[in-house]
Amino acid sequence: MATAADPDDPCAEGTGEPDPDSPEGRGAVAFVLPAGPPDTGRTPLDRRRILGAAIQFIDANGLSALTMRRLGASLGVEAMALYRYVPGREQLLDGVVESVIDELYGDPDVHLEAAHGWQDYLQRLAHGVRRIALAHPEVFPLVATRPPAAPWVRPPLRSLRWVESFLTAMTSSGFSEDSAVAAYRAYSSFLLGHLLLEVSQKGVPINAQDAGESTPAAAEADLSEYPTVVRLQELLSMDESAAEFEEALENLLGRLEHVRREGRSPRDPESFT
Amino acid sequence: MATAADPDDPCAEGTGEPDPDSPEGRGAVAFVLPAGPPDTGRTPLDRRRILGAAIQFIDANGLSALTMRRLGASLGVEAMALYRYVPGREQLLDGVVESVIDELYGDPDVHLEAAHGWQDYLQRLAHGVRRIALAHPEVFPLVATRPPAAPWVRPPLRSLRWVESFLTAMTSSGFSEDSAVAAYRAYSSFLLGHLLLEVSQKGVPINAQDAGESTPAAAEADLSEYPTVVRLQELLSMDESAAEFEEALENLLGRLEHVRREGRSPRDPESFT
DNA sequence: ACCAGCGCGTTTACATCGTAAACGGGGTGG
DNA sequence: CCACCCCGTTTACGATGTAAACGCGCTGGT
Repeated sequence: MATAADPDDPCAEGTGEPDPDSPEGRGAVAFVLPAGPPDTGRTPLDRRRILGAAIQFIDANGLSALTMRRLGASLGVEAMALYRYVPGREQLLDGVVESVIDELYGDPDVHLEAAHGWQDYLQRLAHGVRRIALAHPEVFPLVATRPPAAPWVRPPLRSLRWVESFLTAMTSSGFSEDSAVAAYRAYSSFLLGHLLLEVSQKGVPINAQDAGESTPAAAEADLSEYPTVVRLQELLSMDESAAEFEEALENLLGRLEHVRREGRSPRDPESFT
Repeated sequence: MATAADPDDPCAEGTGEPDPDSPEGRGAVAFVLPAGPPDTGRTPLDRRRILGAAIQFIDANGLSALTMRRLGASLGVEAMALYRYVPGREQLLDGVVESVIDELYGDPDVHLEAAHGWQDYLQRLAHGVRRIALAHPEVFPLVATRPPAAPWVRPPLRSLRWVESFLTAMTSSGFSEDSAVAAYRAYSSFLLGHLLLEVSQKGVPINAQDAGESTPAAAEADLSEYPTVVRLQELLSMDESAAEFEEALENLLGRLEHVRREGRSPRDPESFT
């Protein structure tokens, strides 16, 4: 299964299996109405509509293009109208993050309870989050950037409801409270970390095509300093993220099973205090 | 004030050992001259000085406070003067990221070659990067956010020199080319991911002190929906990031050793005792 | 000694941004 | 019928990124 060397097509999109979490891979969930410019325009504007429009807008035009005026325009309204429902731009972005995370609730493949065991629960949750990250690559970095709702939760996943769900799922599946918290940390660290990285490399021009012919040879010359990078260029430029995600996730689950049985960290001679 | 349930100090800073990578933990490396407001002012302004000032400024005032005018002022110069050395704000931030990553070269504890084995190499590199991340928590998120210099490297660590160093270190330590690339992915994914998360929870008000007394009881009421979170509040609010980092790093190294021996993906139900 | 040129920082100017404040208008309850 | 108020608009202001023109002081050729 692990692709050996793929002589032609250095920019192949993986091993051949379509990514099950990619937006094209599913019918629903990532509904993209193409952001009708002036909107039908009679629905009377409320907070959810604004947040939804903001997400659409960011997905379509990038985070940096989102301004209050433009967002207003995309809703057929002046910028200042938004301020009746949102205190300001910063809080609007907070709301966007919250909304995106809350999309999970609508995902039928993700459960709030560990009905089929905690491994199934974590697996579904991970893929659900990954699906959302891939559907909103420009929004997702905000999740890590923005300060959390409950500051004292470390690390701060923004939705307390999910934290609660996670912790009850784990403690009711044989994890001690210590272990559940440790698992929460390891899991969310892995998940957000991996996805942040995966998402940050989307939207990058895969092939050097079209990127602009400024410094066409300069880049080559610069690369001559790094022979190994050049030699492994083909391997390095493959996108194996789906397989890597799966692999790392399964490894993590194995680690957590160990934590569950031992009660605490799988390495240390002494734990703490 | 807000946290009524406060038995002692639930926001304690860990187990007692000082974090070896924290800025206070070392003498050098994170030299912080306190940003003398108008600067001594005779050095004639060049790109490196601008980038350095930008990093200082962000560390001191936060990323969002960095404007061209203010950065100019911190160098005793008008904003437009900067444009002679930097094409614009965006590229200035790119330069900041590059500079921060390049700080690694000045760290005596981090080596470019795996003279004492690849595990030592990776360990030193990881802690070096962590030190930098903790020294510049406001800068570090930019590393993940900004598009990379060599787009086709996945995931894109910004410095090709470090990618080169990594790959040669690994291939010369018994990793096949495939394995080295896989290791590069797993390692950088873990490292950037973990540090991004760790850094994002710094700068968050640890204790609800001073955060503003809006919604003092509202937060409590909201929390009542999440009994498990409340019950585990103490555990959740501990900062174990140093220990967790160490643990996760060691686990990764173990995984990589497995990769090295097997040649490729570490399929492990229960690998080690 | 001159002066042309140019490297480098300043000044001026403008479009755009977030947002405070006042405004208006249409629906609703007395 | 009128007073109110919900909700979107208008106007206005200071700050931002940056283009363009300006000017000062040093330098090298004659």
